[in-house]
Amino acid sequence: MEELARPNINTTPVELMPDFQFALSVDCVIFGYDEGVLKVLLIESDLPAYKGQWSLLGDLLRPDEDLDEASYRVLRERTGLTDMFLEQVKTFGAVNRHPAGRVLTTAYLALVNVKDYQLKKQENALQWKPVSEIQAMAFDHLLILDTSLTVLQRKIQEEPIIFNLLEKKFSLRDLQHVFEQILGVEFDRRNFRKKLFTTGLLTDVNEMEQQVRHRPGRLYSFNQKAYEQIKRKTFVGLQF
Amino acid sequence: MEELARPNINTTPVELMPDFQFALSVDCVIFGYDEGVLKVLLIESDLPAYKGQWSLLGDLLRPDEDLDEASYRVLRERTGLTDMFLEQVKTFGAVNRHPAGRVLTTAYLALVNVKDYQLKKQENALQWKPVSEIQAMAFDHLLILDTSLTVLQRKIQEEPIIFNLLEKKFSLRDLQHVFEQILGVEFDRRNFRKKLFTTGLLTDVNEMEQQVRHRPGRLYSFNQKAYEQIKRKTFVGLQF
DNA sequence: TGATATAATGTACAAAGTACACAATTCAGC
DNA sequence: GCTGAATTGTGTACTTTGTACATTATATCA
Repeated sequence: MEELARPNINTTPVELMPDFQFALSVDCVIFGYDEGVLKVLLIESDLPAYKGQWSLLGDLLRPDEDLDEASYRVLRERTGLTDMFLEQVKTFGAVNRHPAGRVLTTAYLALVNVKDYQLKKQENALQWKPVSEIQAMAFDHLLILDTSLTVLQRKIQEEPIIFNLLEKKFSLRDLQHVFEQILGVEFDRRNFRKKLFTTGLLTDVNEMEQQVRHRPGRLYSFNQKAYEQIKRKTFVGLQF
Repeated sequence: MEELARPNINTTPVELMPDFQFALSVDCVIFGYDEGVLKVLLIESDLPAYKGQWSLLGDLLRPDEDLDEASYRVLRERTGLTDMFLEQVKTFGAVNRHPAGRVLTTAYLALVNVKDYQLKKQENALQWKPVSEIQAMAFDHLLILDTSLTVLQRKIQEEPIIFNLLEKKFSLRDLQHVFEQILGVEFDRRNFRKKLFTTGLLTDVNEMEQQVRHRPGRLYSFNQKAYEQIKRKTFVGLQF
């Protein structure tokens, strides 16, 4: 693809390029599962207009940066994590959503293991907040959070991404609790086990839970290879 | 929300507002079902770099326009339609995706009834192209089309949006054929009927097909009210 | 009137989902 | 070392849903 000549965007007065007036940002909705509760990683807003309110972790898109790269950079810079589940959710483009001008933002959904994160944590301004307790946020971030949560609820039922919230080795009780916490429903324990075993996605790692005050459960890991094979047979069925 | 003072974007040299250098566009992936084939509404590109190639219908976002409004405007201006299914799909933000500079685009998925459209058609540069025949497009529009088709395939299995592609009254054969065309599979006719009837979403309008060269089938319409009631009971189940 | 095309319908079987109860294991406290 | 508390691990009967499949009926066309 041949690139056409274009004005130098660093010196041209804006009226000569009236279409290039927008700012773009990415905002990461970083979900984690901690002590039985679904949480999201937030930071206190640094803008005067939203002093003291919580906001998502985001940054402005740089002129020579792909959108996906920007979200990855935010995750890396703020949490130190480099290998997490990260996926675009939606772009929010209401005219007055940002006090500093016309800034659109693309929301990204990230799933991280809170234990991994805690090892590398550096910033103190960040906090894991239980999703269920969040009533207000800066900007339109509450809308973004709600939208992302809905997307998360749908996606964990369609793809085995929920394992990104757990440690490599986990018990079936943990797994069931994450599902229940995110979906807001309860499953029958026996049927849940049956269902998960028949997917063939769990590998028994031949270890047991440690330091629990009851009979310890077996630990399992997610079998990525098995999933790669299964997912080729695209599922078709109507369910509305 | 109080709006803060900000520089006048029409006269300020760009180096004073380095973050506001992006252009945004919307591109509509307008699907229609015509004569048994899934088609998409395209236009010949007017950019020299893509002379003679087909592109999606899109336009630049205006400074005082919500993102969703822009997609709606494009649909209205180009097709005359004002009441169609329209939903954001994804934002494409590769650095070099547009030859004129840093232009990001948000893709929207639209479903229209081709018969409705033909009545109001004005532009001759537009064409309905069978999706299966499209090999190349201008910009990154082939990627956008592929992505939107995948989203469409998922969504028609989860929500009864497929009716937007049909006329108000339709036969079960038509309905089945649209599903098969979009999903690339074949259903057993008897089981398909059984499944659709048990959803309770079809209303028998007590009319028959006209001018077919075989025994005419009954016509049905989509029962929106029934769906409103059903969808409150949010479906929960794991299917990966 | 016969050929062609498709509508309309039902049954037997398989697979998946649901409801539900009891014995076993570990720890904590006495 | 016994008891209670908490949770694991397992199986069966029943219901619901999905699948495979064949025959008769109705309309048009030649």
